[in-house]
Amino acid sequence: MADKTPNPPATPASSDLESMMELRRNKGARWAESGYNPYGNDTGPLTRIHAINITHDGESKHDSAQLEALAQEGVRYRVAGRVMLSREAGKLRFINLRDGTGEIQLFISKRDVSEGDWAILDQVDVGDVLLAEGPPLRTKTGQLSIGVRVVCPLTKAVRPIAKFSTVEDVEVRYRQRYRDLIENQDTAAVFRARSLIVRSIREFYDHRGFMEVETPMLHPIRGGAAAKPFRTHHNALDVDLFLRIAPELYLKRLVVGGFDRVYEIGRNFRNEGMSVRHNPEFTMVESYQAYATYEDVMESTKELLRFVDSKVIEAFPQFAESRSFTFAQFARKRMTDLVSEALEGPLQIIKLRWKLLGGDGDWTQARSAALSVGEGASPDAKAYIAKTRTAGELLFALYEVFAEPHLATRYRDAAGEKSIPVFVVDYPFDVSPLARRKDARRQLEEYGEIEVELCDRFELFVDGRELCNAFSELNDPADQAARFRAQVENRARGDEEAMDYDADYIRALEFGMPPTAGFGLGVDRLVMALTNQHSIRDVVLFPAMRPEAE
RNA sequence: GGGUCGUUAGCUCAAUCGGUAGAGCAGCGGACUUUUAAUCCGUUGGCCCCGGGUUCAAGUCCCGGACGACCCA
Repeated sequence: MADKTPNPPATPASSDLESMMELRRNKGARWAESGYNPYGNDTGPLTRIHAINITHDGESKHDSAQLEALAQEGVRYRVAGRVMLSREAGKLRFINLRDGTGEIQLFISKRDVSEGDWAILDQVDVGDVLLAEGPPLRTKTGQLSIGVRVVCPLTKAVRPIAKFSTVEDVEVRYRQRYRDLIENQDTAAVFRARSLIVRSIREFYDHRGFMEVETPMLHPIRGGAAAKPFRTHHNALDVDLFLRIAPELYLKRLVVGGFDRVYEIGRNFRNEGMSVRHNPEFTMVESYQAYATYEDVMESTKELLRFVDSKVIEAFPQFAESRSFTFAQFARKRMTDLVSEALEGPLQIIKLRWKLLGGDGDWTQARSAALSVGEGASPDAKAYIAKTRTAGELLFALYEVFAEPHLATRYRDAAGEKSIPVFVVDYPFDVSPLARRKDARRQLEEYGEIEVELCDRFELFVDGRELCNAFSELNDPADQAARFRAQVENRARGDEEAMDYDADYIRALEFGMPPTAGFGLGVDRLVMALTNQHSIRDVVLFPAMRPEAE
């Protein structure tokens, strides 16, 4: 009886993690003893599994004559991948093998393989990586399989993976993404879609004559956005540097240099709070097009989003389901109108104040009027409004507090089922230090007499989330220099997000930057929207986490 | 930063009023030449996140801490 046992357990039976790992190490050692390297390489040329599945896709499941003919001709597939499932039926073994492209069944009969190859199967665990070779065949039920003639281990997986259940603990999924990707194919699909999204963005710009460039991530000064930076130090130069918060100012230098359609896809770093919408490092695409305005960019933004979305839906139709927004139509709203609508009548009072008091006036009364209507505003929101110092800042604060949170519920498609993206246009100049001032005559025509100076800028909100920011660029060096000085003053007053004075950028503008429209898009947020993920951590492969406790 | 919730076997989760910590799956041994999360027989496995306290007795109650999630800012 004891002699009959071909493979006594390598250790006493137990299934705590340490014992399971020890057992698996011993299985690997047994392979080594019989001449199979548990960490071998040298697979030789392989066929990707997806290609095999495609090749035999159209064949009848119940007539295997074609496959037998192929096998007769000597067609052999050699595949390598991870064991996802293994079933035994006497002298037969069925293994589901997965590579980076797909999954296929290995059909292994004791009759078809060498004694040595058959023996190693006793030490195969789910998670191991195998190499197998043989002709295609269909099983009795029509399942496409590889009729294995040669099989050999490639990599022993010492840690067990969950076979049928999947890791749900989000902390494990974020920290051990490798495991999440093995066990959760839904997770893998999100990141495959992300890759496709980035590729599609490139395709879009490449086909429109844009040139992809890479500008520095190590910046000597802060600029291009309102954000707190990370600091670092270059030893050889002995200079302190910032990780970039935006590539904007470098890209516009390139427009000055004659690269009049450029874009960059890359990481930016902001040393701020983390949330479902914020990761300290995130990916943006920024593009700059000379001889275009923000109106042109608004049109191309629609085209870009529809193009990328169509690519995603084509490859991953599952992401079209349960979408809460649509790209079928877009709304366009002026910021002043959004505030008017949100606050209704009383805004007229505020407008009057602006008109009467002038740019350097005392805004107390305007603010009071606004605060008295904003019953629902939180104390912090009220403090934010009360802190504003100019008409433009006040308008922007009112917009952020009273209008922006309701964009997704207020702007819907005809059936009222899905939210539609909203272009919020014409931001106050005060909160847009790099954007072009709206031409005075045009503002007068469009807005009448108001004290807020507007600029040619829009932001796009998709399902209530800020996705894009774009404007006609400020290219007047004297005006830009004044804006930088104002930023420096803001910093002196304690605004940690203010920019530094960028003298070299002013010098660049002094050489003349053609009229240019700039555009920025948060790639992570786009991926969230297109793949229906609610947290940025679900679209970033390795989201920032506190170091793991010992 | 504030509030709420969570952490139990490899995975997913139970555990009543404070009274010996359980199930399914996985794993391990055995049978089986067409399985599809195969089936059948047998079976192992626990730092109950960490530290302190209350108690005859703590997974459970109290205090502190770690990590995470969500909401708010």
